[in-house]
Amino acid sequence: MPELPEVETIRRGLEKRIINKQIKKVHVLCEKSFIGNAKYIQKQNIVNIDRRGKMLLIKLNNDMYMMIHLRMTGQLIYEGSDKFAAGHPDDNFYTKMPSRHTRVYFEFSDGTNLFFNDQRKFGFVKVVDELGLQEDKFLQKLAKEPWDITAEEFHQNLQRHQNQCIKASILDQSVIAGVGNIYADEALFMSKIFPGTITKKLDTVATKTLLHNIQIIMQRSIDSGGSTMKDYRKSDGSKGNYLEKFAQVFRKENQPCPVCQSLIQKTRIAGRGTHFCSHCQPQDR
DNA sequence: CTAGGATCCTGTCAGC
DNA sequence: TGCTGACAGGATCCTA
Repeated sequence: MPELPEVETIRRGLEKRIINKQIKKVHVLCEKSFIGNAKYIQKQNIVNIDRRGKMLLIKLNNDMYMMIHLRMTGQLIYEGSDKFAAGHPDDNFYTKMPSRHTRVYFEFSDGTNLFFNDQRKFGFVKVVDELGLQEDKFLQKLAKEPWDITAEEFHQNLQRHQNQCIKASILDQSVIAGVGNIYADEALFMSKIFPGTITKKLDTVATKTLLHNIQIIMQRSIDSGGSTMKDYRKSDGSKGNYLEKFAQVFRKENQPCPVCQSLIQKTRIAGRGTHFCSHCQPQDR
């Protein structure tokens, strides 16, 4: 999915466009994608939009909340006076809404619409009250944001998984919030740590560097609008994936490492496709 | 308790 | 062309 920077990009984009708008009607096209009762949010106004890790939290004026998680292929597209699309990048960014991947959409009283699309149906929109939000299992386990956690806390959290490889550990949302497959590979590359390194082998200096690089990479991505900007075009004008430009190693297998020119390798670690430079991120540490 | 693998679901792509 | 298996920017459940 969309990782923390993409969800933050969505949060900022929606904050500018749908605050104070009234939800006239909720259209549920796929039951699995909508949890809770739509009647609690219909006729309500959007008060604010928050984010915890990769979870979007939309508050309504009756103190109900919509929790939105995009998982692997979720995206949100707003069509109003302009079009704002972010999340999983695919042709939906350019096609007519609702599309075959639209699972839920919100019709606002001013005639504009917000579409929740999700090819694989892993994501969801969930309606909860204050208590439901407090008791949510995911949010309860979720660690602090990359900018709020201290190097000591991060190192301590990592020690709960000392025999697991470091890549699996930083993907664990109870260790640090918001890291996903792209930023895990990118941060480990930047930190010169082999993704398969057993977590307990990393000393406090190494984990401090890793945290610092996670912060840098995510901030850089947020500053440029997430890695999934709708309007990104290559210099020749063709549709381009921002990721191609942003990433140093992610999906760059068999291309030269930007630091040492060795070819980037792709393998499978922690059940996920993993990209690294065998020269810059040596296995034996 | 942890670690690793299967699983949810749809679509695309490489290789026969 | 048609089939098959692998894989995908995530998280949970199950097993040992």
